[in-house]
Amino acid sequence: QENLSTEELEQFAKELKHKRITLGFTQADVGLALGNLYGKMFSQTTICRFEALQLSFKNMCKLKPLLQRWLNEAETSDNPQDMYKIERVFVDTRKRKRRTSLEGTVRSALESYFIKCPKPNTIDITHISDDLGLERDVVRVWFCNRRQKGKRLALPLDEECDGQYYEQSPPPPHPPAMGMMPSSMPGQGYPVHPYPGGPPTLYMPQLHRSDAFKQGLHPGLVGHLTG
DNA sequence: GGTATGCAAATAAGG
DNA sequence: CCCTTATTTGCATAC
Repeated sequence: QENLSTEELEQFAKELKHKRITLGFTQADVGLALGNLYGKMFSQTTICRFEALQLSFKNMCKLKPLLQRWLNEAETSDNPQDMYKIERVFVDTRKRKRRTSLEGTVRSALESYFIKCPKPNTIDITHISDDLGLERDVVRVWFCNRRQKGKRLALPLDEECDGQYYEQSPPPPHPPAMGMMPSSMPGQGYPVHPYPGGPPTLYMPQLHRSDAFKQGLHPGLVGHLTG
């Protein structure tokens, strides 16, 4: 549900964490439980971020119903402890593909291929995946993400010189630099809090821009090294 | 041993 | 099916 207020989310996250701990569950337990209960498993990381309100507003709204349901289940169950923990051993419902961890050597190999050809066609990809012993799709996606990263690195040429946070940069060239903290951004980010002097306890950057800054600036340094 | 986090896979949605 | 752009997740590993 999109129509949830930030306050509601804040409160629910807090409630979830409290009850979760009271009931003796870890963040990982909750993630697994969601899996063998509703078919969609989540990692400890995601649960952690949900509790800390570090997901996008939209994402929070999407996940809340699931967690809400889990919470109800857990609260009404007689002895949730054993039940859920046993269940998770047998069932591994995961909707999302397991995240692949590429070895440093494989990464540099891919990097080499990328330099030679940033946009390999189907045939090339098959060859590459075959050569590196990776799934075709893993290679294809790697190139997609690599290209995406390349673009992020190419933009930040101005700004950020004055140290301070980006004020409101009038998108110069082409890139879509959206407003930062301004009023409501019908899309992502939290609908700016109306709180008078409330606790900015929660947050949620979600800005490709700043994200690119933090993540994209370094890769070049390790570029061709073994990684 | 749980819980945060950095970097970046995997996905969603429009072509 | 594949690409792109925007986002959602999660390995790994530092607290």
